[in-house]
Amino acid sequence: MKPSATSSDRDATPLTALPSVDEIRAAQDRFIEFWGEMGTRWGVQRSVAEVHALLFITGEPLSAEEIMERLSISRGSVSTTLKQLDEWELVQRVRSKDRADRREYHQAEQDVWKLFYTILRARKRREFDPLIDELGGCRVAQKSSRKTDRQKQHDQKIDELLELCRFFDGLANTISKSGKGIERASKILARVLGSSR
Amino acid sequence: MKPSATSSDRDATPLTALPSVDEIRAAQDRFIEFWGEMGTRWGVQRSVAEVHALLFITGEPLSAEEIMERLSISRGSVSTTLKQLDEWELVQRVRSKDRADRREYHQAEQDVWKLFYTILRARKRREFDPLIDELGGCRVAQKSSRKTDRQKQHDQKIDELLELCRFFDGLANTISKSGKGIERASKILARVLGSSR
DNA sequence: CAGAACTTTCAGAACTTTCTGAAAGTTCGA
DNA sequence: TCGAACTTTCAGAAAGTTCTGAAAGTTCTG
Repeated sequence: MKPSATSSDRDATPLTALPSVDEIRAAQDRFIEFWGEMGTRWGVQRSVAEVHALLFITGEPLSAEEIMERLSISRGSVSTTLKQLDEWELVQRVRSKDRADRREYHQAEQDVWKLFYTILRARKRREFDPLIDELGGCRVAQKSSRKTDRQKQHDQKIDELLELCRFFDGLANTISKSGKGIERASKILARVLGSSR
Repeated sequence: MKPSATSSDRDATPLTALPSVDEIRAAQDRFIEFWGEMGTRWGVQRSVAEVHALLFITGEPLSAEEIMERLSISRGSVSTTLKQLDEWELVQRVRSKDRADRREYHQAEQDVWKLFYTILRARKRREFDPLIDELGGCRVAQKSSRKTDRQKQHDQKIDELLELCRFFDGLANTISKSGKGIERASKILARVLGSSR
């Protein structure tokens, strides 16, 4: 919390110097650190998750400079990171109304459902879809061709795996098409499953 | 394929030297490499995934020595890797019927549903449950206490995130309790979702 | 209880990923 | 078209991860 003279009062909000500002900052820092840690477990780079956490939790559009200073990371990292978040559509670039200000400001998607769906979709593409695309190539031979018992056993295992993947793929598609309807659907599901045992 | 004089004919199966053996080996190798690659995307070490792939696709119990040679990895790696797979309950240690043979043999779970459930459960524990456990600590203050607007906004976002996590957690529990009923469950889900739009 | 037959551990080597910051690139107003 | 104000790139540094293999540990047999 250096008293650095950065341009940090773009908006007209009367920023009353509340004693609570530090409390919020501390809570934000806890969130940023935690989200960064979770990011590493979700296969996202720590710094990417941290930048996202900062933008999400403040809700405000921030410039690269501000992010750099707040998280103490390099200009280069901030740039790369924002590019990724932008591609993932978790962060949007917005321009200041002030035409003289040429910086880009970055604002995080605030709808938590959209956030989760975006993450889930990205993970499915990366971690699941290749199974369906490539597993077939791990068979010994065409379905119809003559095979020894061992070959049959091998191909059968690959096929079981493929079938399972296709099943989950269908399930995932059903869910992702449902949008928010999933909330209602899950209640029905719970009732149906609960009553049948 | 060095002609190393390892004891590799434990069972009484008449191992006829078919020309197809190489084809199977090649298919196994493709599978092992692919599974290893996918492993890295699923947050599993490449070598762990490779050992699992080998044990899964052969279906036979193999000794550490055999795994070492087949995959060209060190004794140490094989040991660590098997320990992990054992903890995950994806591989079991079995002993040869031959009392004189003191090696441990390692055999992979063959039921693909169990395989996926095990992986899913492990990932949920690692990547999801911490959200529910720790997110609360990222709030500014107790629900009831007096707060400024900014504090309220912050806590509200954390709460939204928490609520969403709890929802998915419930859904995951519902599904995992359903066991193989999931297949039926997913059809119900699809019908319910499909009819509502 | 000795020694053979295995398995586990762990320090350091090899490799991979991520980060930094200076330099190059882009965009815009005058 | 110039130069100020930003953003992006990229080579090399730092950090992090995974692997190796020799040595230590364990368990069993005789």
